[in-house]
Amino acid sequence: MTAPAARRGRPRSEDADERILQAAHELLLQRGYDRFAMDEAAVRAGVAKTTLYRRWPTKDHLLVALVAKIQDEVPVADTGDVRRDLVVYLTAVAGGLNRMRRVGRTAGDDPSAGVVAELVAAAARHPDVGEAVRALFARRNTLPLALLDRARERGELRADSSSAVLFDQLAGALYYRLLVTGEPIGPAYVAELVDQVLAGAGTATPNPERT
Amino acid sequence: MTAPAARRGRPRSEDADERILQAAHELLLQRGYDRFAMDEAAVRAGVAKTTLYRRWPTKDHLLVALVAKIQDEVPVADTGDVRRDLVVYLTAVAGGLNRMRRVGRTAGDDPSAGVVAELVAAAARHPDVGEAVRALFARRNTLPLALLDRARERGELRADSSSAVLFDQLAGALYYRLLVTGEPIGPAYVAELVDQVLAGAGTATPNPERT
DNA sequence: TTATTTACGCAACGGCCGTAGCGTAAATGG
DNA sequence: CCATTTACGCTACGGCCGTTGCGTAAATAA
Repeated sequence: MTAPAARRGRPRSEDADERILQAAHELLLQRGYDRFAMDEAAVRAGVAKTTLYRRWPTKDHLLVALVAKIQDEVPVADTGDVRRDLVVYLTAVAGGLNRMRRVGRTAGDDPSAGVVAELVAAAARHPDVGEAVRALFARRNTLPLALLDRARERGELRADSSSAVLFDQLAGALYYRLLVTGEPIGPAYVAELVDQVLAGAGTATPNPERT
Repeated sequence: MTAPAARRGRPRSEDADERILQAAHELLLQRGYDRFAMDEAAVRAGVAKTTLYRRWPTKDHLLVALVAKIQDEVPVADTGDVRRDLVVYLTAVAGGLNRMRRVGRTAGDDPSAGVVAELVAAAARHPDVGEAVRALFARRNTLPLALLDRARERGELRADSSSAVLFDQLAGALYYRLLVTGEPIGPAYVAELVDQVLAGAGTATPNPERT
């Protein structure tokens, strides 16, 4: 698949690739997204700035590629109890998101703060970065979506419910709080969210034949 | 409340205030958030750039203040039927959000694209901008939240359900699609979302006494 | 070996953000 | 009227992004 291809001229230095991404990783953790400086990343990697721009056309492209590479897998349990599995999964996600926030009530900022928000903005700025971000999340959401499908096959979810919409309700609520309202996302909230999503908010008898 | 106060030195020019915001408004619509240039806004307003920075410490502050001022009210119907009212409200919201997207499949960009994403990023960059953005959305969400509360009083929603969580599910799903996954938000989606939120996804009998 | 192709490092640049210094304008207080 | 205070316009600057041009290095093709 990965054809070595043996192209014509001088090959890209894989050594430089690694050193750049390594330096960028450290710099992102230390400075955060917005104070990340391409010049400094180049200096730390021991490379000319133009070498960075030969690989990624903008800072946004570099950082999205970096995040896509270093994103940690969110574990998905599958105990056969949807409610339990969802709480475990969403708690893990919330933990990761909370770590991304600006915690520093004191002077100390969390340098990884705002990464998600900046990724979202970068996605809106450049169409191809948007593609990359969507692919990043699609990959990330594959397992939890499969979890929902299995639960439906087991009969734990209404047959006429949509896993995609269901996931939007759950993940959407978390990201809405993270990005927009800034309200806290604790274990109690996660439990309440899952309960309410599964049970529904309406009092009308669930109609098995929705139009 | 608004004390004229008659302070000591030369007063701020209200004329400049208006001209700046007017020019900034036009420039934002023409260029979009990221290509909005403070220098150009100053020139268009017929004002020195330093005059802008005396009023707002950064471009983010200016643009958040501008959006807070020009945001259009989302109408909230109240027909006595929650499902219907929610569909109407969320359809209006979705319409506004869709207008914010990058529509240009051709070369033409929607210049108002990405405004929400940039606001979210700006909120993550500056704590005080974060406050302003949260206030903006709190104000915007007041009416729909009241709508949910009234529906609960009418008995259309489970007494033990939380309006805040419910609203997170609805608005969160929309913003998640807008900002993260980029999936389309059409009338069919809105209807499906509202149905699923009201009816719930689980097959277990709704437990009136959730812990 | 030599020509060609592509990558690298280096230096300079224009654009935009945000800041600083300074002379001038417009208000209030004595 | 005069001193004080604050706003304004102007200029210049440093920092960062992204680009350009050019000489040099490392690969392949003939």
